[in-house]
Amino acid sequence: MYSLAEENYIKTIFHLQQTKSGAVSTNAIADSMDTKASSATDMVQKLAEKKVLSYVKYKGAQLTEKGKKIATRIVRKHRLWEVFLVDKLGFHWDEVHEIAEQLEHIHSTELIKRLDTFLGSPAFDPHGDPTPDEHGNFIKTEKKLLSQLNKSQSGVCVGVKESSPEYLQYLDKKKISIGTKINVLGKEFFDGSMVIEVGRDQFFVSKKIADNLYVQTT
Amino acid sequence: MYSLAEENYIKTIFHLQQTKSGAVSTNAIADSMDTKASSATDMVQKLAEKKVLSYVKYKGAQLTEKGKKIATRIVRKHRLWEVFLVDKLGFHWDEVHEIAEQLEHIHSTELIKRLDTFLGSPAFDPHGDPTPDEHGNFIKTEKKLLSQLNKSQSGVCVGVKESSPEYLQYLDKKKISIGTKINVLGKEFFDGSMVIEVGRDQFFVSKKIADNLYVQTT
DNA sequence: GTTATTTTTTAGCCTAGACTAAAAAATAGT
DNA sequence: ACTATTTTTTAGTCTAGGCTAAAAAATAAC
Repeated sequence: MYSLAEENYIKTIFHLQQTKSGAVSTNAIADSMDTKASSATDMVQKLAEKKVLSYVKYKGAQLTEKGKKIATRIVRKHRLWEVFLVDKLGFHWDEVHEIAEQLEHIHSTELIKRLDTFLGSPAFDPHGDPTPDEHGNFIKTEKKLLSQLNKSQSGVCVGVKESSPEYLQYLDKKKISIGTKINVLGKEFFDGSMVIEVGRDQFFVSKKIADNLYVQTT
Repeated sequence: MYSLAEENYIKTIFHLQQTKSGAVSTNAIADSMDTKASSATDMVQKLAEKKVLSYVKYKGAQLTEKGKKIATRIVRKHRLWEVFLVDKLGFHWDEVHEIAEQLEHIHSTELIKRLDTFLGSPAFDPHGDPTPDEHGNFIKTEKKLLSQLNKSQSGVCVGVKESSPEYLQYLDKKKISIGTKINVLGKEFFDGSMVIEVGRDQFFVSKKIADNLYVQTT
């Protein structure tokens, strides 16, 4: 069993090595966890002894298979709880992260198995991130920003990048939510603005709006 | 905000002062928490400084109103989560305590408000213990053992005392669960056995069985 | 009412996990 | 290639929350 602190380090390292490939530095870990580099070094050395990650001094850390398994289990729990909070308790997608951050550390495999069934084994969390299955396998998704699509391409909304209340309200008004299909009818290269189709409606979106919406392409 | 350790002490003291009136000794706390008396003394002194309880050296601790409020909030969370685990996830009542022990420490008033609504504001947990409302008020219940009832009295099943799988299976077979009304048709004083009525069925129960079933009388 | 026993507290130590400041390695600038 | 700068680690300190062993108070036994 791993402590709360250990689990949080493992999870953070996992997320960091998703974005940048190669070993992650103790500084990067410390930054993203709001602690000091010296603390990160201590913990990384401890986790290396437990074979959760490999660590080369001054080079950085990399999760082992064992470490990745632990990490994906935590991520799975986090995302399932987020689905629960949104689908069952009616929270808004931008309110659930902090609570899920606590719930992800509840230990019980039986609980998470049943929760998954109860929620209908959701493939995505409310932010459009895929939920790992019980073996830690992710559905590989081609997640892009809406602004990266070109004319006559289409995608399914899977999440937002920056989620200010104003932005989410805008999306609500335009009836865009997780699962909504969006067709790009036109794109203006001068300012990156677009004309898109959502359901039966067609309307204009600025680059700023298109830059903050994630879509999944097929 | 209180730490995990602090919350557990507060909860334990609360439960101890439910059973025995007066101040609870550091030894009693230590016993029921599986720690040493010296640790309990330390924590009790710390909590006294925080005005969560009053403490007189060599006499014991007693929760203040502030402390009781904290305690009932934790108990409320514990019992609501137990209802969730049983009603929504299909756990058996004897499997949920340990998981609820973890879930009770999740911090979010909004979460617990929504969970309560989602569960239909249950008045009792799966063991028949009343759930405090958001102000910490308990429904006062006259909880007795079935064996304490006399002929022609009746009660509603609210929980079990010792919950072995065999016993729970027996209750399942006899269609007795939380909320089931039980009428005592006859009682044999020689061995404490009874004839009871459950729904349309009438049958015999031994004292051993009647000794392990809690009923609420009105 | 003094002594023996039990209960409770104090004093001192330990570990996890954070921190600061200083040292050491790696990288950049010329 | 040799400094200067940045990054990373080490060394030492701190706090929370445990522990053990010894001291002190309360209770029980005569």
